[in-house]
Amino acid sequence: MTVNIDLLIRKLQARHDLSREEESALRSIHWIERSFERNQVMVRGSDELHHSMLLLSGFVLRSKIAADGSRQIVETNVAGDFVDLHGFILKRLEHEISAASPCDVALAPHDDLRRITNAFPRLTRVLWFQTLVDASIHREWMLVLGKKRSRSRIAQFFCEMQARLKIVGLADANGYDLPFFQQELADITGMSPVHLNRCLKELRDGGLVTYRAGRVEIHELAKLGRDAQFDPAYLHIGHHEI
Amino acid sequence: MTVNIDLLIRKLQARHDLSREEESALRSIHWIERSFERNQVMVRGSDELHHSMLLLSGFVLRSKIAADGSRQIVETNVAGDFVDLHGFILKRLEHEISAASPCDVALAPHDDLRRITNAFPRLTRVLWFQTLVDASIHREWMLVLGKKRSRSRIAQFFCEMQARLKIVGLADANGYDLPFFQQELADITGMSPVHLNRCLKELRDGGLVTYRAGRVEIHELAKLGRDAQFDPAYLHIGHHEI
DNA sequence: TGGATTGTCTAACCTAGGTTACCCTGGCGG
DNA sequence: CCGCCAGGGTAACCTAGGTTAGACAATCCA
Repeated sequence: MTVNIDLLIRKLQARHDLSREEESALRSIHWIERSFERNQVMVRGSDELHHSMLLLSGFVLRSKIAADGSRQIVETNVAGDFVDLHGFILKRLEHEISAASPCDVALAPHDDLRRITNAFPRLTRVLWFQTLVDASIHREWMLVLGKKRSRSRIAQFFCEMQARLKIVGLADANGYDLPFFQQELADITGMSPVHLNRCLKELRDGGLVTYRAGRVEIHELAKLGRDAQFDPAYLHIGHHEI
Repeated sequence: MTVNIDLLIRKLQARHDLSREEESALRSIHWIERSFERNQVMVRGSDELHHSMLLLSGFVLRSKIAADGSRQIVETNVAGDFVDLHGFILKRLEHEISAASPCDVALAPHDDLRRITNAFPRLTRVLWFQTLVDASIHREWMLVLGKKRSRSRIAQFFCEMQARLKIVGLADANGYDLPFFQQELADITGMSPVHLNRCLKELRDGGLVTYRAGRVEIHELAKLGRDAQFDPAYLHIGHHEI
């Protein structure tokens, strides 16, 4: 039985109009399916990589650890994300990837990726684009972490997740499932769990959003966006000639 | 007279062993030379791009502006950097590029880049690699901005610049020229100019590093690195099979 | 049924770093 | 030669958010 990578194809198609050949090139990859449990480390930073991981379902966290042991989560990935595609080129990450929920992934051997990037330059650029959207998200979060207030930071995270999950049909304007502990939200937004909790309360009392039992209930998406000063341009959603 | 892109070739060679064909492909680009004065905006975030910019000399800053007008500098580029190579793929940045000193650049038309990425898949991966190092630097700075203390943040910046400038022969263990205002250092490290000044004083009084008149004098590189908890792995310096 | 464990929530206290306000210095133009 | 102005430096004060400590609620065994 073959691995179902329709989610990836759909996501790429939404932006770039893949040709029939490009699509079948992606399908020709010898995808290997694997599952992980919550909290399992999927890739250690020091590992040399021979596969890249397409996330089929679940949530993964990519995090860096400072010398004093504190953790900064540098990106959260959702179903449809090609989590460590950059590992195909870099070979070694300098961060760790772990499962924030039970996850199904499809592994693409780098040999296959090398084969198709040798044969399909335009498809190569499509894949390259994916990694650059990640970089764009990183830049936005440098702004968020460097300049925004704590409450705006979580508001921003909730907005970003809403936008990204909507693309793959896992969110609507009212909310979405997000199985994160408050400790994890704190490590995403660069603050202490105590203060994160304070901010969640403020957002809840303000009638913007409620986070409870692994679910984000959005009461006022527009207000939430204003609170975060959220501008989704950095996600580069929508059609893009390549 | 042709534009001198030896700096780029040397920098890429150091990591990836370009073939003769790949090197001449890069030289076949119709490079356009341009100069900018200090503070000139080189690329606005909203511009549609048709060229990417190789920095031949000088320093450039890439920055994002928050809704309240505050600025976060998301990367500083030095001579030899292919500043907005990601613009070749993304077509539109979501940040601004400006000259932090008088700058000479060489512009690569995207048509040429498309031509050589169509013909040289391995060279494509080499260019892709460059953009992924940027992403890796972004991730490190998410950790720095999210988790590190103010003094470590500047210490980290001085360490990173030392490492990056050394590659292109613009720094040694004792220091380097860096023509930034304190306001700019503050916007890089996500702090107020006043507090930045306090931290510079601490580093100076501690005998680690002195910043004065556009010059970084490093007194104790090892101590500085320890203060920053600096680990240059994220710069991916050194040879890399691709 | 009842302890143990894990996560959420809150209060009290404290500090890193922001803000405001001001002085000092050096370079530059008139 | 003098006044102006931009940038560097400091002091005094204030606040966002960190830290510590502990209560509470739900779940999971034994």
